[in-house]
Amino acid sequence: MPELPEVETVRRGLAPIMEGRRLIRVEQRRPDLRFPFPARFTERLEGQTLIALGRRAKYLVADLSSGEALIMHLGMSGRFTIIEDGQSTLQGEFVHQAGRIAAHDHVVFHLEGGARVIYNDARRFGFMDLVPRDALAENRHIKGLGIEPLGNELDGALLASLFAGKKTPLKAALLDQSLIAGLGNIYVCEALHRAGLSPQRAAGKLSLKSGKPHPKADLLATAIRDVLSEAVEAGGSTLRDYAQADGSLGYFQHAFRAYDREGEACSNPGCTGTIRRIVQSGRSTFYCASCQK
DNA sequence: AAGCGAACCTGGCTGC
DNA sequence: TGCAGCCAGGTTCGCT
Repeated sequence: MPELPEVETVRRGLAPIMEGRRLIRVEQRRPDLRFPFPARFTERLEGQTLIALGRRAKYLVADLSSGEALIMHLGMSGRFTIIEDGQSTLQGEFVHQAGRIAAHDHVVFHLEGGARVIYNDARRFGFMDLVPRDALAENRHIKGLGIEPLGNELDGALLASLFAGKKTPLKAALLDQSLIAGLGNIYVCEALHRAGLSPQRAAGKLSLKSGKPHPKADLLATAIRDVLSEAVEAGGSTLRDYAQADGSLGYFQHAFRAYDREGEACSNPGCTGTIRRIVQSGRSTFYCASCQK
């Protein structure tokens, strides 16, 4: 599920519930997700105030009053559900539902004030870790991450230099979190479609022989920023409506122009092509061979 | 060393 | 209805 826009959507949903609140109790319902939980996980969280909930690439990072940072990654299927204070409603059904533990509910954060935040992850590709806040940058998951695609650095010249000399396809280079951190399978397909670039083109070809960026490099940088920020905006509006942080794709999937649209007409202006599905490094790529070169 | 494929794990959907 | 097979938004490991 979660690429950068979904993680940012989750962050925005959880922040008003969690920031400034104390963690009264934390339930850890199994010893591991993708990796083992850190030693004394619940003890190190309980009693701490969650000062701020931030994001780095696809990672949520919560600053705690203890000086530690809680790192959370949602893997493929991780999602958070917010259960508001049961006393805020008189409906018995709600109260009953609020007390239920569902399959794959792995962590429950009980917050000061009565709200609960539940982490559910069927496939358990997600994980959580605790590190001293001032050592966050050296954490093994955070250390190797590349630039934030919505930061100020990303432009055509930077893309060209990041990809210089690479024979790997653009698709794989854009998925490489050590270069640009936050893109996943969906938004890579979307950005390449918007930029009119083939996912199979060698990444190094974003530079001309002169060493200058290919004219389409700026198009690609713009497409990346646009598709991510549009998805973040769409997620934000859904959150306001539902007060949920489940990061579901319902809000943006109708705006996909290539992803999961095999056999449909290409939507790029003037193009009469059809979206195809191919497999690159074991993952589906959706693109239009007629306008993506 | 870059660049692949496999592995991790569960659930949902398709087709026989 | 049952069941096998394929697919899924991510990351890491191990082998060329």
